[in-house]
Amino acid sequence: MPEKIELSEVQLAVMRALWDSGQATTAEVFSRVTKHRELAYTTVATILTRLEKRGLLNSESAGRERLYTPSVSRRQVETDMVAGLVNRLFQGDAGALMSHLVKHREVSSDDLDQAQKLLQEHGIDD
Amino acid sequence: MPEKIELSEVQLAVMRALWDSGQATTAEVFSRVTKHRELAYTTVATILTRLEKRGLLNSESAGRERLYTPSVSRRQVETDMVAGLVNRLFQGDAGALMSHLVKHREVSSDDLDQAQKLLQEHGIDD
DNA sequence: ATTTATCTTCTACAGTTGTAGTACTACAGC
DNA sequence: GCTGTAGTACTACAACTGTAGAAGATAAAT
Repeated sequence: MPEKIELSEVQLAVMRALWDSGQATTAEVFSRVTKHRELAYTTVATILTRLEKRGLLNSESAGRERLYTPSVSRRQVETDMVAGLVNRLFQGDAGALMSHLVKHREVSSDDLDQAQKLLQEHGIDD
Repeated sequence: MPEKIELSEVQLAVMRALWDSGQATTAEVFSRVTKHRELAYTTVATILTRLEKRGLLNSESAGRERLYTPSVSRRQVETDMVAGLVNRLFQGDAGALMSHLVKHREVSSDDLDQAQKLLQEHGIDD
C-alpha cells in the first residue's frame, strides 16, 4: 500500500489549484495560489517539481511550458490526511474527533442533522 | 497569540505519556512510549528537550533525574491540531470534515446520535 | 574504593520543507 | 538578427525532524 499522503498548507494550495483546474501550467498555478498567499514564481515551480517527484502529479511539456496534472484525487488526500490526524491525535478513534468537533462548537446541530440524513438516506454515494 | 501547536506522531506519543502520568521522568516516558514503538532512550530524551525548548513542557531536576511536566493541555493541542487540519484541508469548514467522516463511514449513526445528545443536553461543558 | 549501570547533555547527520536566487533557453517584437 | 521577456531547471540555505551515538557525571553494588 502506497504511503499515506500528508501535505502541508502550501502544498495543498498548489494541489487545490490543480484539482480545481484539472490541469494547469506553472503560471496558472502560480496565479491561483498567489491570490491567497504571497509567493515567488520559482517557489511555486519548486513545489510542483517536488510534488511530481513524490508521485502526486504528472507533467508534460507543452511547448516551452510545463503542464501539470494531479495524479491523486482530492478525495484520496482528504481521506489520508483525516485518517492521519485521527490516528495520531485520537489513536484511531474517529468518534473522539466527532465529540471534539461538537464540544468545541465547530459543528452545529444542523450539521449533525445534515450528516445524519446523509448517512440515513441513500447509500451516501457522495 | 501563541503559535498554534502542531505535533508529530512521536511528539504526541511523548506528550501523551506525560498527560497520562501528569509528570514523569525521562525513564518513565521512555518506558511508556516504547510500549508502542521502538525508540532509543536518547531519542526520547532529545524529543523531551526539544519539546521543552518549544515551551510545551517544563522540567525540574529531581536528584540525578529530570522530571517533566506538560505545560499545555491535551485539550489545547487537540483543539489546535483539529483546527489546523480543518483550515489546511477544508479551508476552515468544519462541516466539510464532518461530511467527510460520515461519507467514509468513519463515524456511525450512533456516534452522531451521541454527538447530537452531547450538543443538545447540558451545556457540553466537557 | 572500584567497578558498573544509569542518566543527562552534546553533537551529528540525513531527509523534508519553505523559500527563492541564478543561469540558461526559447520565443516575441522590433 | 538582436534584445527583452517569460519559462524551466538547478542550486542554496536555514529550520525542523527523527534518530541515535559519544562523552561526561553520578549513584548503586560489591
